[in-house]
Amino acid sequence: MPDSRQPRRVRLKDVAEQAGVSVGTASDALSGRGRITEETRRKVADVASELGYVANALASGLRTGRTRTIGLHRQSPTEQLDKPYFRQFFAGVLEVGQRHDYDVSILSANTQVPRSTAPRVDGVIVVDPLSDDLRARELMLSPLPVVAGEYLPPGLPECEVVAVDHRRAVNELLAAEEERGVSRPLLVAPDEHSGWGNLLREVFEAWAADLGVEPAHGYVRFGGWDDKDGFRQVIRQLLEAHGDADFMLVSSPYGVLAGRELLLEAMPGREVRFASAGPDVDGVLSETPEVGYVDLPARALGAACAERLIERLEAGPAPGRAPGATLVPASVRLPR
Amino acid sequence: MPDSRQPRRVRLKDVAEQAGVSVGTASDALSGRGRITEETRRKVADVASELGYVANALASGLRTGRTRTIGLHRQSPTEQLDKPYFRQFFAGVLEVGQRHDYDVSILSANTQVPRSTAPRVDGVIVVDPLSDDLRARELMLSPLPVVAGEYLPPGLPECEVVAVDHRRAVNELLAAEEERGVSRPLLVAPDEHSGWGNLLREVFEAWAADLGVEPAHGYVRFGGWDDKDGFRQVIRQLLEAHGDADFMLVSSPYGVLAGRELLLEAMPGREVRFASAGPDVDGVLSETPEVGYVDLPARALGAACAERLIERLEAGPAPGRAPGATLVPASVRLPR
DNA sequence: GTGAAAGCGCTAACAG
DNA sequence: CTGTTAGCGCTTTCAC
Repeated sequence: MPDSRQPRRVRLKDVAEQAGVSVGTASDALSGRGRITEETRRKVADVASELGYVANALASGLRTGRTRTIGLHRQSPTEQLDKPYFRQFFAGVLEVGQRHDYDVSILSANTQVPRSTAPRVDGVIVVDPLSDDLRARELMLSPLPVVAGEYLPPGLPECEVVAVDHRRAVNELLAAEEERGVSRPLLVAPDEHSGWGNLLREVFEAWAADLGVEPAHGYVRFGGWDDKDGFRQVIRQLLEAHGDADFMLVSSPYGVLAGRELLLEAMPGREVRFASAGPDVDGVLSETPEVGYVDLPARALGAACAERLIERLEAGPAPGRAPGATLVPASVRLPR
Repeated sequence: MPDSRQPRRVRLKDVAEQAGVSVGTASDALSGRGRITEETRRKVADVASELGYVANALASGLRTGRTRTIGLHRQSPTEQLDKPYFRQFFAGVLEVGQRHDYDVSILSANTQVPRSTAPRVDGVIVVDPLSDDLRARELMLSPLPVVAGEYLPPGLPECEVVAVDHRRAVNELLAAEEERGVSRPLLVAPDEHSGWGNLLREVFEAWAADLGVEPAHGYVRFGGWDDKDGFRQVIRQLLEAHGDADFMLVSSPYGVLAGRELLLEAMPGREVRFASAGPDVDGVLSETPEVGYVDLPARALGAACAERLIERLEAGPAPGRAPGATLVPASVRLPR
């Protein structure tokens, strides 16, 4: 039963017959491939548009192995849709996808059950790869081309990486703090499952070493972006352990908020400057211009990932560009 | 060239050989179809999971005409991702899709160029169908099953409809206003391109007729949800034309905001009650408990659309449920 | 109950 | 330059 819900579509064969050529020729003519007279090409094209022919993507995909769809993977995508960062990243992917005529498919991220069917995509973008995300790992081990949107944490298979230039941005922020004088800097960042967290630590420590001061740090769970209570707990410990702390870099504006509240409520009299390595998407720092932050370009990052993936897909079986992350610049709001 | 980027996947043939059966039998065994010994079924299933077999969706899709992907259409989806309503709707679709093992594909909504290839989806959800959306019309005329997420405006082809029960919700809101006394009610709602706008007018007028009062209304562009200036202009005209107005129902909280500001700034002394037929997603009415509004269940609506579409898809070529919209209840915040 | 074979619509070889 | 042919991996008759 040929499925009556999908009534007869115009097939390439129909176009070919109508145009008086063979299917092979018609195929070549429409795809601009091969060695075809301008005249026959025109003829075929005319008939095709007249009949309203659109290629059956399944059939051509079966033959070529391409689907013109890219997949997007993120843990719990449904909830992530509420987060501005993911949403903007997604918008960037969508925009580029549309420009290149690719559909974008949110991959089913069910970690329990294996997919009943392989994803019908040509390649995948993994947003914020975490080393304990099993489905991300699975995708990266699969034969599909994968582009990671953010630095890879250790333990995950290699793949192409497109990331924000955190190094430059954070250093700019730190330089501004340095001018104000820092003698005991603290860092609160995502733990080792996150490539971003690792990078922040590296940059922070290099800067501290340069400055000749002794840093200390605390960990938060990646994705606990707006988990003020979580931040508060970690920050309290850190501040109590280091009574001489005078500056703290935190991975989220909500961390800054938590820290400042803590100081006000529980440690009156102590003076600590704060800065955020993450963007102030919700505007919670809009009234504290003395706090600097990095403005992560989520949309540009998503767009860059998509560009990179599509470029790679269209490049054919070639090995692709040399490894090493593609960097997307971030802007910084300097502290007043 | 069989595309070296997609190295050899395990094929059904491999499973069949390994299990010592034919491909046909293996296919039946895995799909739970046909007349197969429990023993062979087990055998095949074991081999399949051992080899890590996942069906090639393209191939099976080519044969069956199904892809286990549903499409989502909305004008300018990229910008819509920033709107809580669309986002929540999307989340609902995604959630149900995942539960039924369907991927969700955002359809390329480029209105200029026709798709180079037919969408690889089994069916489509059209969010907020508008009569002047050409791609929506195209989809609804295509052989694909379509579910509309909200009432259809006149002029669009028929299709299944899943909508919020605005009638009940708005009546509840109006009843509450009625108790406070209304003698001259005004309505500001989307124009005739929107099925929702049409319904609002119908309900509003029926209520006014019942009450024995004379209503009046103004139009806004659908989608101008947070366009305060647009609202302000329309509301000003309406209020100036109807000096005796004492109540106004507006389609968005931002409209309420605009109206109240206008009153305060330009028409001091006039007393008009406001209510919103749309949800207060951004919380702009949180400090005016005297303003009631309808709380549209975007996520539930998205989920219901997906359920309905998938149900229809799995039901086979049958005509499906009788026409008439499926309704999703909305809750109401009554005015204080 | 199971195997063999046809064919979904298309592209890519290979002839001519 | 263009027609013919052979599959891509799967499901689905139809024999046995």
